[in-house]
Amino acid sequence: MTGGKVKKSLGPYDSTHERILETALGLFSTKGYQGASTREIAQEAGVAEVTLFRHFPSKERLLQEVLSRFSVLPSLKAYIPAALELPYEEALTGMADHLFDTLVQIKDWVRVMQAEVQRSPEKLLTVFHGFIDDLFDTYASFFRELQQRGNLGDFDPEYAARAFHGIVFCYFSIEELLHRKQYKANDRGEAIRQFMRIFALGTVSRPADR
Amino acid sequence: MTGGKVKKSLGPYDSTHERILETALGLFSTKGYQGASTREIAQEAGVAEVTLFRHFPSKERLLQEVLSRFSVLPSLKAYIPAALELPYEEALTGMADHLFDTLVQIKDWVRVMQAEVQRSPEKLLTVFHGFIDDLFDTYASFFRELQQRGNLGDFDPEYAARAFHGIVFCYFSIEELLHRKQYKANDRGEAIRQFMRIFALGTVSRPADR
DNA sequence: TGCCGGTGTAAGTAAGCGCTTACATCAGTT
DNA sequence: AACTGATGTAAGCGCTTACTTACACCGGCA
Repeated sequence: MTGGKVKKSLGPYDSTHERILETALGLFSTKGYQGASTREIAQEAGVAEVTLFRHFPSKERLLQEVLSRFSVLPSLKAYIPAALELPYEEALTGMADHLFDTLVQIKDWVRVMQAEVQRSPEKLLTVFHGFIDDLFDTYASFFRELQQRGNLGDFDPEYAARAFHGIVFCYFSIEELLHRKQYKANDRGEAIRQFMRIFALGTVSRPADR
Repeated sequence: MTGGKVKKSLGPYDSTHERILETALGLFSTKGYQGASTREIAQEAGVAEVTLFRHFPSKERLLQEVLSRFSVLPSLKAYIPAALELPYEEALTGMADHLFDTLVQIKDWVRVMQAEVQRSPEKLLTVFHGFIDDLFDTYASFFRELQQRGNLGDFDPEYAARAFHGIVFCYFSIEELLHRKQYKANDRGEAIRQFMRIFALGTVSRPADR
């Protein structure tokens, strides 16, 4: 009835190690780093607390490993080539939808990462903002390419990328992180369409730009 | 050397009660609710911990009072009439600057409020999102008025208000809450201008709208 | 002077926390 | 059967935390 009872892992996603990481992510997200005790994490992961410390030398190291687990840029970048072949407004809407969906998938991670950047900026500043830079560059490259094709107006692609990201991220943050969708229903598809229509009109090429 | 030593308050902003609140706000913002101990708050406020508990029945009640201390909507609303009399893009830039400056002033409060809405949504959901609704309504009323004057295109003012807010808030969040301005310098005035130029082009009236 | 309101020091309580140690069990492999 | 790796139970340590209690001091006012 004790020890060794857990079946051998069926693969990397079912291992004790992974299970602890997933559980920790959820609890760090819901209760904050300090609000989630190692005791509780272990219990919810279905392991003994001593097992948790066999896998991770400290709670802080557990957090670090939780934070280094996602890599969403490839998926976001991979979407750009397809978007370049769509009508402009449709491309924007598709990119915004894709970004929003991606953010929803890693919602817990976003929450924990933001909390930690604010709690311990010295440790995460470079990593986090390096990631943000890559994200902005990704979207800026999309705008730059369409500008070279003569499809868009005359604006700095980086600012456009930041504005695009800002609209979508803030919408995600309010609806999903700050629980607005529990307060008042909202048509996400319609919202994205409306936002992107305004954004498209603000960035599309018009005669005076040529 | 003990007790009674503190001079009588010079006004509401210098009282022990207020000093504790201000200190708590700063520490809750920097270290989080749980990371800021009542011991530390009392020490930084220059009072004995027992004094803190004489003023506030519990740490939780201290937090609640901290969170109920700001009222920025009047200031934001008061800016709208003046904006209505400016050229459109200039009005947007002014409004964005004003919103950004206001957010910077209450940066600690924003940080603590967001953390708490995520930690205990059931307690703050209605208050917080009621505030967000008012904010969106305020900006939507600006767009609605200009639409009636025939200055703006055909779009739902609420979505425009949300997009406007999203751009500015996300910029503030990344630069100020997530410490990006310590990672990489950024011309705030230029950024706001560029964002608002895109936004203005996306919302201004054009012949096809008439 | 005495009273009152406000505040301080010192000590303490009960609970919680991250982490450790000792001993034990189980499954798989040789 | 023996060994190994992974994990469990139980108990514990030292420290921290929110909060409390007892006693004391001070300034202002009547």
